[in-house]
Amino acid sequence: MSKATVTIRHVAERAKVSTATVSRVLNNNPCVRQRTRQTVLEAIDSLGYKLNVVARSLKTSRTNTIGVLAPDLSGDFFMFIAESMNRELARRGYSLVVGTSQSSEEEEAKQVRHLAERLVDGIVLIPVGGSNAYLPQISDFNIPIVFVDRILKGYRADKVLVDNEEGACKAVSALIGEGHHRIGYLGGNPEVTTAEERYKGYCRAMKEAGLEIEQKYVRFGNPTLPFGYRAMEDIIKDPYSPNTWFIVNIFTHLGATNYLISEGEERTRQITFASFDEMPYSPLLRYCRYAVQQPIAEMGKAAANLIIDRIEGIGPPEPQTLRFKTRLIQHKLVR
Amino acid sequence: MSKATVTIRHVAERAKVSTATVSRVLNNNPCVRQRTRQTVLEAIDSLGYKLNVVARSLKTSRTNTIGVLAPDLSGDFFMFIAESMNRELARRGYSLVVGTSQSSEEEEAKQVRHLAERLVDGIVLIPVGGSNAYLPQISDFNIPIVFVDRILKGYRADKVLVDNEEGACKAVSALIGEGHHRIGYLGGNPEVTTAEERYKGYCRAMKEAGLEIEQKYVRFGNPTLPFGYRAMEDIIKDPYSPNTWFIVNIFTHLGATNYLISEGEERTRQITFASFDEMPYSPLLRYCRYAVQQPIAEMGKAAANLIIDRIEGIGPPEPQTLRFKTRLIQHKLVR
DNA sequence: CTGTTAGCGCATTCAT
DNA sequence: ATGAATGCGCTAACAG
Repeated sequence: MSKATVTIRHVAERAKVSTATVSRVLNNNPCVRQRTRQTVLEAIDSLGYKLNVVARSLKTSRTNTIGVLAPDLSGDFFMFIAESMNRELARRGYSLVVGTSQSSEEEEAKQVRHLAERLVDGIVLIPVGGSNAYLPQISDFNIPIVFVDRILKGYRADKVLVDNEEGACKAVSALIGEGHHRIGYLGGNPEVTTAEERYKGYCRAMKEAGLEIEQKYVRFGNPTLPFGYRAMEDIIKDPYSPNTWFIVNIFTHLGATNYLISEGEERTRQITFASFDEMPYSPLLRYCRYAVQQPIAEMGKAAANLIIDRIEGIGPPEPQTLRFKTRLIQHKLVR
Repeated sequence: MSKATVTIRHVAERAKVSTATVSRVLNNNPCVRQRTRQTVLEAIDSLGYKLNVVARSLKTSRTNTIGVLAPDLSGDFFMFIAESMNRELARRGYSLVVGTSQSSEEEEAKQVRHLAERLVDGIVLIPVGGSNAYLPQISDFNIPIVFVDRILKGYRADKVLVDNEEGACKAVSALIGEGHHRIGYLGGNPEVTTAEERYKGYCRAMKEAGLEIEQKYVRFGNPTLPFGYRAMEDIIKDPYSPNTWFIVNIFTHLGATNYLISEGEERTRQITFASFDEMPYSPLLRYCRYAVQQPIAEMGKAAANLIIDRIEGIGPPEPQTLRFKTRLIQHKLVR
């Protein structure tokens, strides 16, 4: 029943050639006569031979596996990234192993080490924060890394980013163009590069329009659903707070909206948001006038290709930074 | 700079023991004198030795990796499963490699083969459909499989499921209890076991209440967002259609809701849904009176433990079926 | 073009 | 309790 593993050696015997030749056929090495190749191929499938990737890896010290490490997998953004990466990786013959840092830098460092020890050929990293305390460690592994969405400052590596500043700026400008003048900022801690850039964009739009930024209504935090919820709770309690807000990402946005929905107060009718991220459920976000859409699928695909090219030594030796443009989406406000 | 890989051999030399002893220490083999173990351990970290998992795998033919294969990663449900699985796997020393079948049975078969050839120790499978045409193939691999959410009929394996019938039944009953009498069904093709069971639950609730099921308003399809959208478009065009619907899952629900929102018609005020799945954005689903919440995190964790136990030969030899209870969530309808 | 040979790094008999 | 020797299945020189 259980087939005793058939190896390259059996194939060789069956085809009356050496194991080296079989190996060549397996690797599409052109230095094999057509006829020989044919014989080997026949032996292979008459025997039902399957290549043992582990043995190959031991020789080549390459696993054709790449690791992706994200703060968590359950966020829509990261999972779309993983999905599109996986598509492209599969197309190029790689597998994807996943890890999560649970938004902890310590865990992140541990996971990077763990992945590297699993001998993944490369790591796509969405770092938790801007701190680079453990950078020396990861350089040690001597393994290619590609950053997506956020970066670790001071680490030379390929990067896949979006134009956060411009995206935020356009969204805020659009609000201003519709007559909103007091616009608050609900965002992530600016140590994270992404949040920092979006904040800059917000500031730029305000400045260009000659509007004042009320520091009291610039709120930083860990941009999660609970943060958005509680922040909005606070804001609504303050009768002088602005009715219009720019929100740094979808989680915070979701939290803020959830709060407003659970409170039936009159004032919620006045609220207007612009926010980063567009998701399948974005039409349901009642206060969302503008959404900054990121080309997530392309980003994942790009990350996959960057890391593979780096591994296979294709492409420029210099680290590349790909900055994708965002798209501003206007929503009808149905209340 | 680049450390020339330090192997078990170097450690052995440094500790003045044989490689066998080092190996024993690495594997916590008790047959090592305490003093010797100490020496080896010191050698290990003075040299910065790292175990090469690939070499180990080649010997043991185990990779400590398990594969998960889902229709796609971009759905919240599957991603939550993967997330919680990954947590538990990591805790028990395993890694997770992901694959997607893109909702195609053919691709699914291919991926199972691919994963098996990568020598994953086990596969957690969320199959696309009920067809089991390629079952003989996968039995060949002689590798443990655990089904999650849905099953392939006729394949003996561990299963992690929820009580779909009861969940659906309770939700529909709750609607009935609030005075809804004409309730349609918007669901997935009943070849998928999950959909089939939910449909049964719907039928049971209707029957128990003595209500008639209008076949015209039982709609099957591929339960995706576009399906929900178009189905609702159709339904709304029919003035005799019911205002109350049970929906098979979150994607369909999202599609249906998106349609209703984009149409500002008067009638949408009358619409009420009950649906499977509760997500972070569920409060935004305007027509959702009841949601059937699945214990996703526990399911992922259970799947992880089942597959590992199977791999490590722990637990009962008989395939197990874990049926988790659902929870009915009531939402306020804020319109 | 093809065969011979020698490991990759580790776990594991079988001795001792 | 420890060591010597063997081989997991494959690839990569090097010869021929």
